[in-house]
Amino acid sequence: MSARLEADTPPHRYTADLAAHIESRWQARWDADGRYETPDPAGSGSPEHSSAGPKLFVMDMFPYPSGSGLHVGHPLGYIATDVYVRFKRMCGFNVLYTMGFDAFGLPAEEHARQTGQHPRINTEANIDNMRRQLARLGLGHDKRRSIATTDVDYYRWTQWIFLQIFNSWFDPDAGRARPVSELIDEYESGRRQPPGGRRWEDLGERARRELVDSQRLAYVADAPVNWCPALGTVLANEEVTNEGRSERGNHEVFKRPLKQWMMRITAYADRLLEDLDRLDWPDSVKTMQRNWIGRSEGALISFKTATTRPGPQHVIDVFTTRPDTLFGTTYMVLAPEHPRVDELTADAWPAGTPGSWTAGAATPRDAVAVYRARAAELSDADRSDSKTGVYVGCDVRVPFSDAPVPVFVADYVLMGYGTGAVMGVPGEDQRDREFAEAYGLPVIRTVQPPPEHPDELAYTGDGPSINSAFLDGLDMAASKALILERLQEAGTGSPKVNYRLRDWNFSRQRYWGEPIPIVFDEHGPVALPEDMLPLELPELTDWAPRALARDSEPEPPLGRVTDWVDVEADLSGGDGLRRYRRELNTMPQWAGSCWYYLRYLDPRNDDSLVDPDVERYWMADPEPGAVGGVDLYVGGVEHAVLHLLYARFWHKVLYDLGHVSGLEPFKRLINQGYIQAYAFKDARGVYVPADEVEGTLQEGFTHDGRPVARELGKMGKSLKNSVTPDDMYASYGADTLRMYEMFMGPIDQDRPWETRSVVGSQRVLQRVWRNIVDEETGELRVVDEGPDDELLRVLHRTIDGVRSDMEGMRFNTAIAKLTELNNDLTKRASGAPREVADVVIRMLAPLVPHFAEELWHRLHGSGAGSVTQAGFPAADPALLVADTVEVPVQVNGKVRGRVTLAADADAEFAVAAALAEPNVAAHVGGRELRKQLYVPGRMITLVV
RNA sequence: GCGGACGUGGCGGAAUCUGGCAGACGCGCUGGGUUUAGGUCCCAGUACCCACCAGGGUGUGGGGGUUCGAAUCCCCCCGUCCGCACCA
Repeated sequence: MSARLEADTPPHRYTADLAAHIESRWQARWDADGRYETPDPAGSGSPEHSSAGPKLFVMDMFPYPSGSGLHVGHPLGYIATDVYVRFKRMCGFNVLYTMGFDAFGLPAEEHARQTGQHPRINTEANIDNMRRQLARLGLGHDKRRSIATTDVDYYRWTQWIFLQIFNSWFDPDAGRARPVSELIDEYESGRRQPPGGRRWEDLGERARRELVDSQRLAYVADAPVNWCPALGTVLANEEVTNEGRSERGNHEVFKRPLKQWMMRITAYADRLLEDLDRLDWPDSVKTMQRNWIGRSEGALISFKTATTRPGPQHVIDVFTTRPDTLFGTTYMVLAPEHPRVDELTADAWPAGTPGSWTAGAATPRDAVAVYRARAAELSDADRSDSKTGVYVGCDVRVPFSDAPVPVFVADYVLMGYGTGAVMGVPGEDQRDREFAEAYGLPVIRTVQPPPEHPDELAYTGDGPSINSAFLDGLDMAASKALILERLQEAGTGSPKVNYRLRDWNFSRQRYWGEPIPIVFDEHGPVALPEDMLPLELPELTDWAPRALARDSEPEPPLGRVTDWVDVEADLSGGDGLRRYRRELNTMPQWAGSCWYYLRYLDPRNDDSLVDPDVERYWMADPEPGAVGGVDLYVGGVEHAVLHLLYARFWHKVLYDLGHVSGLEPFKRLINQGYIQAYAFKDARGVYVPADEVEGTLQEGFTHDGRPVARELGKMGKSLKNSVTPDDMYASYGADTLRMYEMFMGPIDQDRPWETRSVVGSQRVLQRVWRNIVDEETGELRVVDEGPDDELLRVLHRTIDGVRSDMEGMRFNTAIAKLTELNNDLTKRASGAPREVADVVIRMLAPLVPHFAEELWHRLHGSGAGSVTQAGFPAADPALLVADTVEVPVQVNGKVRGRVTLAADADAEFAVAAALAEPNVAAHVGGRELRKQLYVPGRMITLVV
């Protein structure tokens, strides 16, 4: 392509070759000048670029440095933030804008396992490649501030934050995290008593440690992992097939409990929920977070067993959001994993047990054992839609009514939600209704349904309570209030807020992650002191998978580094050297991405994760009620819940402990859309390379002469439809690519990639170029006389529109307005007036920075400063008001003509002018006007 | 099932927030110019239907409503996409 400089292409046309030349020249110059380095009020900023303007912190979600490189879909959000940042800089803002890499993760470890090469080598090569690809786009990042989560200097502070969390507990009275040292002080001074009537002084070392450890924000608990002995590793849920085997190698996988680090995010559930209201985020993301937290108000109700057997009476708690339906309870269900199932299960079927309740087993123990074994094999998704269960041979009594009801084990009740036990109310809950039908259980309605409500369905709406003793006649809200009061009086129940959110499992049985800075002594976990950070990953020389016996214990890769596992250290300063065993799990990939925005602020600080003055400058928001945080955060919706929730959680902990100044990490969030691409399948259903397909939608598409079917999907290797930025640079240049991606549609919308359309953006730039530079001689074409009045007004209307579009990140319409203005210039035979060219170049600068910088220097001479520092044009308000306006005239709702009026014409004059217009007069036809309206400057409406 | 977003020419989209000329801008397509030709580039046209024109009719997923006036606001339905999914 580049070699095809045909004889008839003018030598100074804006072609891909010229663009490449311009782009590399200005990129080198900008780098040499430190053009995009942002000064700080303190710390390492360079004073010569200091700016008095207001601060703005703009950030993209940083990428994982994948080995396969970029396609044109990846940088969409980066281009958008870059355009916005350049615009705000030209408006006088001091903008912080950089890019880092989320570089721990599975693919690098997988690559290491296959090649034997250390993941750091591969990771750093990928980062270098990605930096190169992004730099080629001309993104105005402060490169000095870039970090990778795998940098030892970075993960040192990730570990430091872990220790802060470990050394904190959540004080429910204060509603915030406090240092564990304060908790211990309170125990020691007697201001706080251990639970269960024990005394701190009487507790041994182990009991004290357990008491404190159980309240930490980071704590150890047993949680099930997917242990694959054949691979000698633990697998993520995504790596396990539906059949419960390993994706790689199809080996057996076992669920095994393993000691895991948990983060007590549930303590923050209410704050995470409430503060959502204060964020400028898409409603969809807020809704997803609300649903994920899943707060529901209800009651905890205790049911006592009705057994006549000797021995202790058992009590089972259920959670319900409908305590008002208590009197409709006709059975109880426990999840198969419920820990009390064994003690409740009877030895023999009570007399008269229906056959359908026994699953054909000889005893309840047999039936329950078979049922539980089957449930354990099934993944949650496979638990069938039809309701099944078995009777455990034991009954419980419904509070107040004292009616005995049977207890079942059924897999439609989940151990992970509420108490893992529910009261079955088939009258008011459709799931319970289906179970009751299957097992012939009675149905008692406790809310009077409306007459049209079908008999066979549960009724979940509001209405007067019935069959409910003292609740009868009350509506749902009143019934709930009264039953809660009575339950509390009777000591058999209490109000309860339940959450779907669960504590965050923070352990990964992986090598390529941050080591957790914890060691264990005989009593439990001990934090490494801060001065022992960073705790560096040890070398792992043996990458080969090792097959282990079926009954082996799960073991993280770090367990293989035998000289690292056991450590002798003096941790308490004074006790002398003691032996400890290291934590072998590493942190999840989320850890590094939970706080990287803070490190951008002060990336080389060795004394703290961020200097407090610097943090306040960039993160504090002086507005009353403001939450602080990054001013604009742009990234994909796939992080709507986990990343954004975990980061908010960490930020709130850091806030509680006084390390950051605001409540929230990200004040404003925008989800950029995805670039989709057409993919083509042949008759066998196999994808063929999209760039080899010929034909059109009308004629049909073919590959190698055979017909193929088109579909729209994610751009990527699997659909063979990737288009790389490098292809676009070669054919059009980076500026054209930037402009096309911004022109395709609104930033938050998905859109299909169409390579053939890219030329449109190049043509626009070529026309702009041609209006300023002579394609034959390379000389400037601009004329010195100023624009005429009409052009001047068009120019200022354009400035006004482009400015507000840029502010609102509506780059597609900003480009349309600039194109329109340029088309207007093109129609005038002479070159652009110098004054107009100057303004157009400045307006284009955020979108196509190299192109604008080049024209700026051609226009103003080599001594001119950078266009990136020129002011963004501002419209003259006097030129925005036209003295005459053309106004459409509607007769009975149809536009029948237009009249030109003075801008300040009154209604009477406007209507008179409208009636004078022949076509309007013809449609009025001399009839009487029933109504006449003039919306100044917009519309004249006549009704006859 | 629950929740959210969205539905406009052959295509991407504009106008939706704040009701007031539907289709800006670009792709594609049609015709013309430049060129030996193709490509590039330039000019004109391009929602659909009727009409030589002037002009007229229809039209923003479907139906209803509010209004002088609805793509825009309200209600119902249909469809597409996304999230959650036996959450008690």
